Amino acid sequence: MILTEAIEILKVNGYKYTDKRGELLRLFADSDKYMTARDIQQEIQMAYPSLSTDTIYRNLSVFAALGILEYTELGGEKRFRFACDVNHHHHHFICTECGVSKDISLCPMKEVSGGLSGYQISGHKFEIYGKCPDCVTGSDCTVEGY
Amino acid sequence: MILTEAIEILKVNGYKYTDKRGELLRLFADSDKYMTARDIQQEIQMAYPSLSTDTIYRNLSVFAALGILEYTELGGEKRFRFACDVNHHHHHFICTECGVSKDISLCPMKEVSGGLSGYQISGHKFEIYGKCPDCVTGSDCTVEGY
DNA sequence: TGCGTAAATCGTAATGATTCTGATTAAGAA
DNA sequence: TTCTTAATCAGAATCATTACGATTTACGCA
Repeated sequence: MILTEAIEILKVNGYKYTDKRGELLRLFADSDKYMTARDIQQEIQMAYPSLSTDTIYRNLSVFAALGILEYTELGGEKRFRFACDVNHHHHHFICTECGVSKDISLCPMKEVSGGLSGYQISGHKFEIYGKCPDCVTGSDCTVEGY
Repeated sequence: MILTEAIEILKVNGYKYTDKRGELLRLFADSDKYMTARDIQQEIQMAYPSLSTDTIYRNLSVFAALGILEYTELGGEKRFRFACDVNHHHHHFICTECGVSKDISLCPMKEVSGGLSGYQISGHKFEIYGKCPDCVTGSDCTVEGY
């Protein structure tokens, strides 16, 4: 997913383009980090110091519904990141210090589903948590730990 | 894990036995469901109609810290279940209707860790969501959906 | 380019889950 | 039985998130 693609998805689905949506999307497009609404609010501080929390939450929700963002629940909060390539199903390592993510191409679902006859599977989650190399060595991460 | 074992863990760690803790543990011991604090409050209604929410949350937290319970975050809430056999690491299918869980013996971690040199792994999560056979056929589940 | 309408944003209030506080009660050791 | 400390209680506080009503803005169309 790239920025222009995300904006196109907004338009196609009848959503208006606003500077604030553009700025929100730019933040995600430039990052491979999972971010909370509060992270976003901090990051967007200089551009829009008084952006309403409602606007952030509402747009994160819209973006996720349109498949522009994906999210996970971690540490009692929702964390969002720019959606990865839809054509290549995969999972993530997530740094619990800075939120940065790394692709894990393995998906364990194919070996499992056989043992669940009678069950109706609607989704799954495979995530690995820990510290990324940067956060292991130094403490130069900018996003609050979780 | 069985009930007497859980109570023993409490004692060994210097926690007192109370009727309410006993009742809480009994609820978990008799069930393979992931339950929220509210689920517990409903279940315990007849035995202790006025059990304080604080007591529930505090004890769930104590039990989890002692390894008596395990928990997951799902649908914006923490959900707890009686801890499984510690000697056999595994994961769970979780019914999003009634919370019932089923063991998934496969763990994908051994195939993955090689690709994460430089990363410090602290944990992982592999869960499959959907409807259990009972919830697929009928709608006779008692616990609120999530 | 200017208008009009529906959507977006704002500030604030409400919600729901969880945690904290200070007072009261009870477990269990002496 | 007494005493000390932990457990419980009711209610207030907190944190993330959502809802509300009023105001502003994007953008299709004349």
